[in-house]
Order: sequence, then C-alpha cells, then structure tokens
Amino acid sequence: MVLREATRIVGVVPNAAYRHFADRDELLAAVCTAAMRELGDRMAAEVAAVDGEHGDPTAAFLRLGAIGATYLKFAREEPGLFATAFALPQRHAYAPATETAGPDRTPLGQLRTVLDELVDAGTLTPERRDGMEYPIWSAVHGLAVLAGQGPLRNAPDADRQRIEELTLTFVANSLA
Amino acid sequence: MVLREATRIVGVVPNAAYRHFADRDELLAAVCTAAMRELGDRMAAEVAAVDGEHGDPTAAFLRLGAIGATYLKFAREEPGLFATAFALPQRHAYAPATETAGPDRTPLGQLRTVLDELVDAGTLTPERRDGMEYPIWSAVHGLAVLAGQGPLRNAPDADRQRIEELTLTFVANSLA
DNA sequence: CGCATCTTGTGGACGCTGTCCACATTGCTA
DNA sequence: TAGCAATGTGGACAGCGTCCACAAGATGCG
Repeated sequence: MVLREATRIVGVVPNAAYRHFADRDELLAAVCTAAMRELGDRMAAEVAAVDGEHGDPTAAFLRLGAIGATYLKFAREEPGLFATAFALPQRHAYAPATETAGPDRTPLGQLRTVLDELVDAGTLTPERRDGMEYPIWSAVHGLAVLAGQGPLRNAPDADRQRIEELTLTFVANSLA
Repeated sequence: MVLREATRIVGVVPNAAYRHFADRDELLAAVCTAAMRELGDRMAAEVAAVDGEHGDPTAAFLRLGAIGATYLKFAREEPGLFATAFALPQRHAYAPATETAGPDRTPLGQLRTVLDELVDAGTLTPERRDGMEYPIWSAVHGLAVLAGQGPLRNAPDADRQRIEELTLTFVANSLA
C-alpha cells in the first residue's frame, strides 16, 4: 500500500526501491524521520517568530501556544505526513535529551525548551514542570489524532477550531 | 490483513465472511462497535464502583479518575481492540448527545456525565465546563496512542505508569 | 410430507501488494 | 581501458481483499 505506490509516483519499477531501502518499513522509517524533521522545522520557525526575551512569561506562553498550534496545523494540513511521522515508534524514541550538538529541534525537544523557559521565568516551579511535557504532548497529540483520523474527523470545521482553541487554553491554564 | 486472518481463526474459507459483512471495512466496523461498547462497559463498571453521592465533589473526581484510568488500561491491555475501536471514524461519531433511551454508556457520554456532576457539585462553572470534554478526551487519548503505538511505546513500564499518573492529575488539576 | 427459498459455506479466479531472484545498464575510478 | 559499485528491469511467488458460480443444509409454506 506504500512501496509500489511510491515507486509508481517516482516512475520506476517497484523493485528499484530495494536499491535504497531494505524493505517497506525502512522506506516508511525514512519518510517518518523526514516528516518529524519537517514538523520540527515548522515549529522552530513559528517559535522564532514570537518576539520577547528569554525569561518573559508572556513570550514563553506565546511560544508554547505556537508549538501547540503548529502541531495541530501540521496534522491538519499534512495528514499523511503526520500519520507516517508516528507510524514507526522505534525512530526518534522519547530520548530524555541528547546533549550532543546544538539545540534540540525535535518537537518534543522544543516543548521541553519552552517549559524550561517557563521555569526560568518563575511561572512554573521545577517540581510541577517535571514530566509536564508528556501530559501536554498527550493533549495536543490526542486532539490531532481524534480530529485527523478519529471520531472528530467529521466534525464541522468551526467545531474543530473551537476545540483546538479550547485544548490550547486548557494546556496553558494548567501551567498558570 | 484482517479478513482472511479472521476467517482462518474461525476455521472457515475467506469468502464465507462475505455472507455476514459486505466487505473488510464492515467487518472492521463491527469489531469497532463491539470494542467501543466493551470500553464503555468497563468504564461504567469502574465508575459504579466509586462510592459517593451525586453532588459530592470528591466522588466526582474519583469517577473522573476512574474513567481516565479505565481508558488507559483498556488501551494498554487490549491494544488491538483499542486501535480498532478508533479505526472507523464514521461509527459512533461525536454525537453531542442522544436523548433517546437510558443513560449514555459510551465513553464520551460517561465523561460528559461526570463533568456535569462536577458542575452540579459546584466545582466547575457551566462556562468552564462547556466543551471541556474534548481537551480531557484528547489528553487521555493522546497518551493512550503515544504509549500504545507511538514514540512512548518502548518506554519502561515505570516511566509509562508515572506519565499516566501525571496526565490524570494534570486533567484533574485543570478542573480544580 | 414435499418442495421452494433463504442462509451459509466452498472452489476458483482476478488484480493488487510486498518481496526475492537473476540480469542489464550506467558511470566512476584505478 | 577494465573493473566495479550503483541503479534499474523483468519475471516470479505468496498473501491479501474481492467477485462469481455452485453446493448443501435449514426453514417455512402448501
């Protein structure tokens, strides 16, 4: 349902794919990684577009909102990429933090960054911040799934938009 | 990936399935409906096991917790049923409420019931309660998906359990 | 009771998929 | 220029969902 379709789009015989990917899953994994990076890049762009110094609580909340909104927008506008991004769990596992090179541009890494910023801004105590990325991630991801492939798929756009806002303020309120 | 497998388990030739279901999707829809009812039944049982009168805020919160915990437990223990339950979005759409017969035993209906109870108990204002089922549903569903088929799939059990608790208190706190 | 009809299951076939094999073609490099 | 790695091709296989024609048992009606 994927491999032959991809090779058809590229205009090549199905077996040609096996010169580049071991099997269907490895192809999917490549798309998965690319999709995740794309989401991370869009997020970083939206976050960077928010003015305000590090340590400014208002700006930090705006950045948090930008992260959530970008996540939901990506799921809405690129449903295929979004679904594929989470289709292969072995990739981009929930590594607690790679202290390697440069800032973490993964979606989860950027969420962690803004949560740390909220701690620096004094909005969040370190105790409450601890592990907070998972409930937040769950809330936004859950809505993306429910609205994209789940029971909310056929909800009118207005309803869905309202639910999106409700969820983002739900998350923001829980941090205030 | 489903139809022939099912007929094989039943010990019958694949085409026999077409005497009972129009096609693969209709078979899936039947499982989907059954899975959803099963989840609703387990939820109702756990909710009923919570002592406390209607109007008691503490009991209402316990019931809310039972709903969330049952949801997560179901997703953990019956990953196939859980995935199938949400595979066919046209079924059990997010009908805002069917005023037909008896109490709503769907998962969403039970969540709505307990939220209404929190309003009756004075814990939640009607304004804040409005639409609140969706962020809550999203948070719990999102965690179920992330931990069941998503990036959190390979997380150690202890971590996952902690994240579950974190998410449920996250939800409860947002209503206090 | 006898027969027709409905229900359920069977066998064979089709096109689709992912996958493997052996073989051709290209282009870089020593 | 000869050799080799990379890439693509053609053919084949089993598995999938699906359709068709046919068989056998249950059911209901005269």
